[in-house]
Amino acid sequence: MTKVGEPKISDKRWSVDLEKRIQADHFSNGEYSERYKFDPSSDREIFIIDTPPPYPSGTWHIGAVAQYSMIDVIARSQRLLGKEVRFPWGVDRNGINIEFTVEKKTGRKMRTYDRAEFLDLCSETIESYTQAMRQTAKRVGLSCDYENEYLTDSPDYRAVSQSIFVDLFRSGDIIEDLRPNIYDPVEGTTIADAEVQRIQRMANLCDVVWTTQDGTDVVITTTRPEMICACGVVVVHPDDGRYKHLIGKNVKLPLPVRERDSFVEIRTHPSVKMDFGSGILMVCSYGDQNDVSIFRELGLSPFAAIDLDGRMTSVSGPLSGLSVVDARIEATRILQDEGRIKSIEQREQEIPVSERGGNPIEIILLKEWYVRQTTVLDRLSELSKQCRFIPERNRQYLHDWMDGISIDWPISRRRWYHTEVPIWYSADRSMVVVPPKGSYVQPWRESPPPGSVVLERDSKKELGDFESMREQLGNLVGEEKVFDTWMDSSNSNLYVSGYLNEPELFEKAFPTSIRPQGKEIVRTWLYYTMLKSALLLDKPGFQNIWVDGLGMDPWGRKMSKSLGNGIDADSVLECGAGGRTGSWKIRGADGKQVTLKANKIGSECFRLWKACDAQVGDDFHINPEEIETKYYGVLTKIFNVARFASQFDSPNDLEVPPVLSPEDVWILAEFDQTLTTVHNAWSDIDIYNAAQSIKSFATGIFPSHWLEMSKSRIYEGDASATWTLHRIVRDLLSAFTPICPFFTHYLSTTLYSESSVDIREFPCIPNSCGVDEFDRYRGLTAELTAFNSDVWKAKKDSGLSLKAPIEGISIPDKLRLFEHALYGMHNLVQ
RNA sequence: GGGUCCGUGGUCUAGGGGUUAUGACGUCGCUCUUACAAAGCGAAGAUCGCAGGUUCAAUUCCUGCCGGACCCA
Repeated sequence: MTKVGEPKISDKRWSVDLEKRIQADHFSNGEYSERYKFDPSSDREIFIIDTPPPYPSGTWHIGAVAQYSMIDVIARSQRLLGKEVRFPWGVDRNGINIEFTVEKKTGRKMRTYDRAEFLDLCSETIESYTQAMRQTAKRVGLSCDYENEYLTDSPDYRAVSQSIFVDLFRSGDIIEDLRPNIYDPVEGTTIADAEVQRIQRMANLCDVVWTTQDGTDVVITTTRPEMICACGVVVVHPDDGRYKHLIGKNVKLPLPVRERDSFVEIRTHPSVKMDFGSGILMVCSYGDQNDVSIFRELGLSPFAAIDLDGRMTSVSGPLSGLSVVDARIEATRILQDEGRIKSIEQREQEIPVSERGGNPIEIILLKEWYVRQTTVLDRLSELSKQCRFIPERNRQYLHDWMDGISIDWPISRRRWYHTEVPIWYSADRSMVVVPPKGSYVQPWRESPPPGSVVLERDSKKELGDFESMREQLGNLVGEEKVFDTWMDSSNSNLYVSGYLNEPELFEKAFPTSIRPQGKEIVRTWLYYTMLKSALLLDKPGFQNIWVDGLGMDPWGRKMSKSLGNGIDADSVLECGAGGRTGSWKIRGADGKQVTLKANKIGSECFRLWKACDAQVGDDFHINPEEIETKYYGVLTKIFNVARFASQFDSPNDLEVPPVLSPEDVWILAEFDQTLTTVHNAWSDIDIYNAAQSIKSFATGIFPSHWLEMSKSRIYEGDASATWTLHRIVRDLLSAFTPICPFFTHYLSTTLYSESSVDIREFPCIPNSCGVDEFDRYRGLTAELTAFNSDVWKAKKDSGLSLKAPIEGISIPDKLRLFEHALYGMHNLVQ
C-alpha cells in the first residue's frame, strides 16, 4: 500500500560532507573487500584492468586523478554488465625519482652512501608517499582491490621481472653489447631514447677557423668546441658548390689532442644543412645521434672524449679532466688566444636533456644490456592491429613512435633503487649464472640461490646447475647494474593477468582486457609492454587500449610548476568539505594571476564532470569553477528526484508492473531507449555517451515532463504511477552507479535496501510494460514536450503562475491519450 | 623543419554532404507551483577560424593559409 510520508532521505540536499560520510562507511565496513574482490575461478567473463601503477611523489596531479577516476568508471561499468573484474591497485616505486628525493632530503649524493643503507632510506621514504597516494585513490572512489596491492619494488614483483629477463636472455632477445649510449653524466647512468627531452636554451654559436694541410682556411660553425678532439671527419653537402675544392683534403684540428691523429679528412654527407652556419660540419664521436649514424655509415673509429663522470679524457689534451661545461669555456679561450675564432653569436638552441635529471646528455660508449627491438618492429606492428584502440585515432601515437625506432632498448642503469640485473659472471667471464624462476636476487650482495643455472656467456648454452659447477666458476662477480624502471612496469599486464603465479587464470585472461593510460606514456609504458608481450608470447598485450588525453589548465596549457598553473587533486576533492571553500591562484593566459573560486565539488561531482565533459582521448581543460557550476546542479537535481520518490513507499514487486497508464508506458519507452543507449555505451567503454544519456534523461524529460504530469496521481497513490516512478529511479541509479558510486549507493540503499554498486546485471525494462507499443509512444515525445512548452510559455506570456488555471488550450489529437494527465499538470480549463 | 590532433553563440561542447546546427554554463526576464531558489520555466545570443576548390548542395570532403595544443627531428 502506497502512502505519502516523510522522505526516507532526510538530508535536504547532496553535500560534500554527506559524500565523505558515505565514503568513510563504505571503506571501513567489512563489505568492501567482498564487494570488489576478484574471483579468478568465476564463471563470469573475466575482465582484467592493467591499472597504471602510479609513482608516488608527494603530490598527485589533478589530471592524473581525473584519468584514474575514469578507469574506475570502466571497472564499475564492467561489473554492472556482469563481468568478473580485477581492478588491481599497484604502485610503481622503482626508479631514479625516489633516489633524487632522498638525495635532496639528506643533502647527500647517492654514491656517497653505502648501497644497502641508501636502499633502506629510499624504501622508508617511498612508503610514506605510498600511503598518501592510497588515501587519494580511495577519496576519488577507486574500487580497487587494495588488500592485494602490488608494489613494483617488492620481492614478489621483482622476481617476475627477473624471470622475464632470464627468459629473454636465454632466447637471445636480451643481449649485452658495447654501444654508444645516451648518458646522463651528472647522475652517472645510461638512459633510453624515450627518456630524453628537449629544452630551449641559449648557446654560443662559434665560427672556428680550421686550416687544411695545404694552408687553406676553413670556417666551421659549432656550439661544442670542446668536442674538436673527438672529431673524426669534416663534412660538407655533396651539392654545395662553395666547397667542391675542399673535398678530399685533410684539415688540422685547431686544438691540441693526444693519442690520435691531428688531421681529419673533408668528405661529403647529405645530412649537412647548407644554410646552417658556414655549411661545414665537424662530426664527432658522439656529439649527437646524427654523428653516431655518420660514424657508423663511414666506418670511422670513435674517440672517447668524455668519461663516465662527465669529464674530458686524455684525448682532449689541455682540456683533460675538465667537466664538459668548463672544457667548452676553456676551448673557446684557447681558440680565441690563437686567433681562431672568427665570431661568436648567441643563438637559441634546442638541446637534449635527461627527463628525470634535466641534465644535458652525452653519448658515450658503454657496455650495457639491451632488449632487441629493431628486429621485431614489423611483427609488433601486426600484433598491435589486433588491439582495439579507444579512441581509434590514438593508435597513431604508437605507430609514430615505432616508425622512429632505430636502435635497441638499453635496459641497464647504473643506479641503485631498481630491480637488479639477475646475473653473475664466472671469474674468467666466459660463463654466467642465472637464478631459477620465481626468485628475487641481488647479485651485488648475495650469491646465486639454490636452483641457479650456469650458461655459456656467448652461446647461452646450458652447462649445468650452479651447485655442481661451483668449483669451475672461480670467484663469482655479481652484476652491479639494475633495470630501467620501464623494464619493471612493462610487465604489469603480465603480472596482473597471472603470468607465472596463476597459470590457469593467465590461460583465459591474456591478452589483458584493457590497458587504460595517458597518451604521454604511449612511447614508454604502452610500447614497452607491447614489446615484452610480443617477445615472450608472440601475442598482443591487450584486447583494448584506452588512451586518454592530458589534463590542461583552464586555458589549454599543460600544467607545470614552472608555469605556475598546477592544481592539486586533494584541493578539488576536499572543496566544500566542512564548509571550506576552494580557491586557486593560477597564472592565466596573459601572464596575470587569476583566482578561481569554488564552494563545493568533491569526488562525485568531479567524476561526473570528467565523464560528461570530455571525450576520451582529447586533452581536457580543468577549471574548478566550471566543474561546480556545470555539474553540482545535476547531482542536486537527481538527489531531489530520489528524495521526492522516497516519500512514497516502493511497491513490493518492482518486477511485475500493474496495469499501466499511457503516460507511464510513454516514459518507460523513453527510459528503455536511454537504458539501451547506456548499455551499449558501457559495453563499448564509451563513458561520454553513457554519461550524457543518463544526465539528459535524469535532469530533462523525466522530471520536467513525466514527473510534472504524474505528480497528482502519485500523491493519490495511483499504482501505475508509483510503480513507474520507483522502477525508473531504481534502475536509473543502477545505470548511473559507475559514474557516481557513493551518491547512488546512498540513495539506492535508502530507498530500495539494495546498493546499486552491488548490481551485477544491467537493468532492463520488463516486456510486460508494453514493449510492443514503445516505438509508437516514443513517436509522441516531440509533440508532448512541445505541447508542455507551449502551455508554459502561454502562462508566462499572460503573467500566470504555473499552477494557475488557464483557458482556451486544446490538446492535440495525437496527445488525447494523455488528456487526463495534461489537464491535471497544467490546470487546463475548458 | 616534420608529424598528429584541434578551431562551432561570451565560455565549454555535440554533431556531421541536404528542412530551422546539440547541449551545458553564463546573460536577461518571470516564478518560492505539496522534490528541488544550491531550483524551475521562458527568452536572447553562431555568416560552424580565413581563402579557394569538388558538388545540384559544404559548417561537414579536398587544398592552402592563420591560430592553438601535443609529439618528434
